[in-house]
Amino acid sequence: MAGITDVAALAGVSTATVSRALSGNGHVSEATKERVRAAAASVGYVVSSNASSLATGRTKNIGVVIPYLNRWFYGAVISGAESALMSHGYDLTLYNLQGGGEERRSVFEHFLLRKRVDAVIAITLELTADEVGRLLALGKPIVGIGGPLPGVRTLSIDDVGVGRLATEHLIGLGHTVIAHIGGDKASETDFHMPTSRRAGHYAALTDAGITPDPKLFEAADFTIEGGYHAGLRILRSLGRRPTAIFAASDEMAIGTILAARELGIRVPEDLSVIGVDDHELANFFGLTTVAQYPARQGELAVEMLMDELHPARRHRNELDTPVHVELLVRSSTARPAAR
Amino acid sequence: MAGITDVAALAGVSTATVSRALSGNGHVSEATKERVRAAAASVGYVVSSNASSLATGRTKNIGVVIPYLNRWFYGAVISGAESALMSHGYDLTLYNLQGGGEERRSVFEHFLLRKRVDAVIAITLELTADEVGRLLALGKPIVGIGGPLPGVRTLSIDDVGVGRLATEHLIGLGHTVIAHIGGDKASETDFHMPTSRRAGHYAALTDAGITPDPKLFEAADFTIEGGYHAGLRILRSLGRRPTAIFAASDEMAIGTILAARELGIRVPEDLSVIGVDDHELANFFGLTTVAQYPARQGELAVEMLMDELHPARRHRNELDTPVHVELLVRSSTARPAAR
DNA sequence: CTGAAAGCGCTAACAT
DNA sequence: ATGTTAGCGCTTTCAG
Repeated sequence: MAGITDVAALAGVSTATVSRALSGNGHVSEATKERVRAAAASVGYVVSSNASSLATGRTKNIGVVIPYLNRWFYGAVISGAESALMSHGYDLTLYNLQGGGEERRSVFEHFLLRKRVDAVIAITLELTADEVGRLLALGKPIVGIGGPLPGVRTLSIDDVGVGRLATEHLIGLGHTVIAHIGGDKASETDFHMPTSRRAGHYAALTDAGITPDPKLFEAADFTIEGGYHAGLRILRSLGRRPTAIFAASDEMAIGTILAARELGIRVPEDLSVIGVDDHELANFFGLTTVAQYPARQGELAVEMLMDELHPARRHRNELDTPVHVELLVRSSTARPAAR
Repeated sequence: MAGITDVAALAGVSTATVSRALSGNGHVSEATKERVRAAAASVGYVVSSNASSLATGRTKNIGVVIPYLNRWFYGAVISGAESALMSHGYDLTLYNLQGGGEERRSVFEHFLLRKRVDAVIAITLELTADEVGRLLALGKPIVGIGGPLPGVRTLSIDDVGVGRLATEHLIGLGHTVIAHIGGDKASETDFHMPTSRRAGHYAALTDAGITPDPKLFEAADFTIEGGYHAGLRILRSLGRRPTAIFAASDEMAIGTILAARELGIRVPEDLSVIGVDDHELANFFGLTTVAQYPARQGELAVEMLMDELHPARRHRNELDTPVHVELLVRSSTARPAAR
């Protein structure tokens, strides 16, 4: 339990010098700096983050708030954020809102306000003006992923663009009867992401002179199972069968591929399927997809926070930063079979 | 930024009384307690965890150290731990060792020692004696999941028993030619878990008078893709084809099912498949499995920690606590077809 | 470039 | 039951 005084005594300097030598703030001669380092190492000294935080008002810790933990997307974002934070010497404390209303209140009213974090990353969470206000009033920067959030710097992909991109790929291959599997109102928590992707899909169809057919839309959960059932409904329906399906997530797309296999429909010969995410399973299923890079999003969020926390670094101006997505063509999409 | 002195002034009492009233330590009359609460609420006072930690030596924060984040198991454990911790008023800070050696050292030498956590939960991490020693020397309890760890209270499933249970289920159905897909030496990080499951498998076979056949074992990654390729190798091999396969994880088992489907082998008519985990996809694939309950393991780990942190609670005595597993029979296993 | 000393905001004896 | 007060371990003016 060596403290700063032990190190000071050992190095024959004052605690103030130890503090400066180790933190790099203020000027210390190279010689004493070296002596201090050696002394610290020899007694295994590590600063107490509490004492340091109390004195400086900074915690070197940031809070990450998420709605679930068990979806691929969140794990990837957190993973990216975590390693970026660690490289800046920050810790990450996790607040999972899985529990619902009560838990959410408790997180915002107590946990985040205990002065334990310097800033907050909110992942696909529609914060209320009150929640944002409290944090900002305490001087804690926020960055949102999956925004936009009023008055908050956010990072988000262009979901309308994603819907367009996927659909245009299909149209470009020559498909004209294209179904869409997306989210329903229940899954609207995430900033209307499902609605936006659907809007992009319809826009692309319309631009290509194809009239969107409401019968070619199925709502589903954002899971393999959801995609499977929706896929079954679409592929079994008695109306005209689509030659291509745009699923709003890779998991749904994989479910759709499984449904097609079960019905003896070949992918991509009889049916093209495209998803969104570049999920860890996408490559295995040969799924063509619009990749978003969640780990990269986590890293970016951290960089934005560092900009706000260290005014020396220059700020970005835009409030909502668009995130790069990319069409990844694999083997689940192809030209429709000749009639 | 209301502090404890503001609340004290407002309530007309000393800061000591405010501290006692709000923390519940020491006796405060119900009347003043109420006045303090009101005063605190009116100015939006929340204790500074740093100041509090510095004074008490306790942080109300625990560190969770994991090797990866993007596997189903880890997400589930963390999720369970997180909500249990929150209900005890604790925060969770996450240390992901994904980066490898250097990152691991940095976590143990700096992050965990900054006096920011009261205790550590290590998930499927084989801590070195040195790592354990440092933590314990600082008075920080550790509990391991997926143990056992020398000198550390751990929680783990009986992997040999799991292998036995799965295999006995298959034998009980009448199978005699049973293949196994497990991990190879490379995946041995996790406490020889793959080896133990394989040992249980062989033990069950031997007990039933079946001679284990090394040709019926395939090593693979613990993923759907790994299981798929291993399944393909087994099912395509020219030797005698097994009527059942025990995969060491559900993801592998699912991969195996997909391989069987591709070869036109029906599950369970032509081939029974059993896994381990009760993964979120297990139900969708109708997979029979040996369920382990990771979220519950996370909660249990927290309870064990609370026992150590609050000596008032009574301790368990065992160092390695076995965790409950359960055979869940679904539709991927059945009696072998009559010959 | 280095030292002395005053806090940071709270808790826990010790009194009363 | 409540108040007084001495720290907890570090950082940061302010001097020198």
